[in-house]
Amino acid sequence: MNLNDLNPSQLEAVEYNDGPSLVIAGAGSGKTRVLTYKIAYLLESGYKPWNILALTFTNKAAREMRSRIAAQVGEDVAADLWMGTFHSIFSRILRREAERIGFASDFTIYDTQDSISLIKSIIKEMQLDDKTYKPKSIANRISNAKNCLILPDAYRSDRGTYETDLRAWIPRTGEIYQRYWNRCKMSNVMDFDDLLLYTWLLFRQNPDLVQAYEDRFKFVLVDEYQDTNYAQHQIIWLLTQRNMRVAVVGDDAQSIYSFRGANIDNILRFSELYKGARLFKLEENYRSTQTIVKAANSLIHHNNGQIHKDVYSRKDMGERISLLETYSDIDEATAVIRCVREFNRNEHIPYSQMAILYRTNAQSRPFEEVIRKNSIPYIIFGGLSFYQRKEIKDVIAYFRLAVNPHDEEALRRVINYPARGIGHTTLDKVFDAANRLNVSPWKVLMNPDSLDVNGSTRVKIERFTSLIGSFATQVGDTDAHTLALDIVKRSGIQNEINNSTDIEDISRKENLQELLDGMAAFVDEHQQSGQGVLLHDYLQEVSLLSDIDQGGNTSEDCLTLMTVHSAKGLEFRVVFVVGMEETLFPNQLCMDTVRGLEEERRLFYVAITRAQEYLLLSNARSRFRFGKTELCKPSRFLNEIDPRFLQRTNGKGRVLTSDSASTGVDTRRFRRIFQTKPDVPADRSVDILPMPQTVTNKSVIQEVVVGSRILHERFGMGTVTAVSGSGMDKKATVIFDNVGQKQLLLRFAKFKVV
DNA sequence: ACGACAAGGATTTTT
DNA sequence: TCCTTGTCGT
Repeated sequence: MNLNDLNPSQLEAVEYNDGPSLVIAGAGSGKTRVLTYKIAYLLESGYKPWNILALTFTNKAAREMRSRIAAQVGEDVAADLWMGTFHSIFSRILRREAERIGFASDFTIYDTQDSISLIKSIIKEMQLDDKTYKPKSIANRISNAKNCLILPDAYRSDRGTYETDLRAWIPRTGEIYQRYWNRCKMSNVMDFDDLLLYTWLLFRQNPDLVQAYEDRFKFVLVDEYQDTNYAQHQIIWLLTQRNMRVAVVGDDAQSIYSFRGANIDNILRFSELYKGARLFKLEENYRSTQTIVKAANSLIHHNNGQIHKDVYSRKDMGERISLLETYSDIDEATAVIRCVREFNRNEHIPYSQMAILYRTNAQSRPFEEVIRKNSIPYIIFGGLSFYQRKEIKDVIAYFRLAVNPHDEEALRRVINYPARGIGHTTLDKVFDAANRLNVSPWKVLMNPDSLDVNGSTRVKIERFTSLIGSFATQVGDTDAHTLALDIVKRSGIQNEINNSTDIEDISRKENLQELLDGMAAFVDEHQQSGQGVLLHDYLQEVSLLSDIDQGGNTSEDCLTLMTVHSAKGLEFRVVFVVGMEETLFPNQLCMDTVRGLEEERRLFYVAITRAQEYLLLSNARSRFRFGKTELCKPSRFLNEIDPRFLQRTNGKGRVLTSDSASTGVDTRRFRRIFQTKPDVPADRSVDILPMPQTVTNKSVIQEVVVGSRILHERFGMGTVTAVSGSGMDKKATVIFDNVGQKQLLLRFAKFKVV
């Protein structure tokens, strides 16, 4: 490990490990570098890898970090680190300690769809109207409660919650929550939120375990701390309050997941909780031009209640940020794609170094069409992830049943897929009996005497249970891939899909094959490293996987289209942020509260700071939304960026503002792309001011001494005859070959020493 | 039990 | 507009 790779503030953050620390890492400031070096540093100072716990939000981040650490300290040491997502680490702990909280260690995991589906059936069973009790929003409420560590009992007895629900005309939400809770427990399943909530509960109820894990995790690191919710925050607190060996890294300005329970106060008030915590700020941005960084700063200053920081860049001033306004959303797509092509052709910027970012997935449509017409290779993130596709979910439901036959949602999915004549009527009876007897539906199926069904249905049920039963007997000793092949074949899925010539089914077949291939690879890989190869092991991994984790591994040079949310953590040389309109960005649904609006602003901040060199912001005057053409106003955020960093363009024409030559740096390249013809109306609310002058690099200033020959941008060659002042205030008297004597304040002069 | 049609809803989504 | 969900008829 070479600590010289770090700048002074990074180094400080890495070296301080005697107590709690909060590292505020501005966009592009080398946050991951600090984390990886810090872990390597801890290892060097004597910590054992299994004593270090590092938590991230995505598998991708965890993998990336592990491999970077491996490069420093070796594969074998890195392999022993406790590093992973909150959810995967905690589910590991929960499986180990399952009995303590009344679960079996082979519990399966509900994704969001499963949760909503179960809540829907509960609402139905309670004979409530699902127009009033919208399953999705009830699921949201329950999720929020869990993220706030509120158990069903507490939810139901809390007066405030009850009154809120009453006012929303959903007073029985607490009851739904209670039933949902019981049903999950009965099915031996946990949803994503449970993985956190039960971990907290486990520690809460078992002080001896807290102590055991405290001893194990001698140092805890948390990435993206601004995105933690209350539950995560509390678990970390439980694990670290005695040792106080904890380092959290994040950026309050990039907190954009409050709708998923993330609480920005966790990071803002870290130091109140961890008394004596050291605060480190990483303020040098290594990613973007000065213009982009300063523009982003000017935007984010409109938010209150931040941790103060001065993010700066030492790169060139760079090009101004382009503003593009078009008549319609179609025009917007056309103009932006034209720019993409120009950048690719004229500047030789690969498509993979450009991204189109939008607020909502629906906006991708016009872009996709124009891109297709232009036959530009592209990749769209978002939409249905691989694991959410029906055919994949169906197969995985079989896997889940094999591992845990009590899994209610898995059962519901596949009991009649492929069709085996067990329809609604029968299912209703099964769930009825299960509720009445307070057992899992599987137990009812295994013991159909309690069911009022005819003989033929009974035979069908028996065939199904023995099928699942035979899978279940194999889970302990057959590897995941082999068992999967058996399941796909004997369940009838293979026939179902193979016998169809439907275009849809052909792609289904391919997806299924991809899944199976993936499993083969999983088994292979795990066999070599001596890890588990059973279906349990596979499911554990796959239930906590998202598409971003593996997607985007094409070798082709693709233009990227994604939401701003999914772009977090990424960077591109050229970025287009499109749809900069009121009610779209900021989004209508977030505009009512200051908190919501500030989060939208942070989201825009994230968007801007993805760009390394060029940034274009576009808005359309009209847009097709919900089947209608709507008139759109430019986003207020456009007015919040310091106009000195902006320039108008019309996408085909030249830049529409007076001189951007004063920016000094490489304007020609960009100009070529937006040449000629001013034609956009000047009704702008955004005033374009002159660009601030570039501050010349300190080292260049130091180089200037009496006798130096310099080349000035406007005055040409000259000789320095005198200098006065020092540092940034240094002045020079220069006799230029062609224009005679001039006084230059070096800080502002555009020149180089030759 | 399943296909055909109507109606309603429509953010962002690391796990 | 387009996708998902629910109802109705066979």
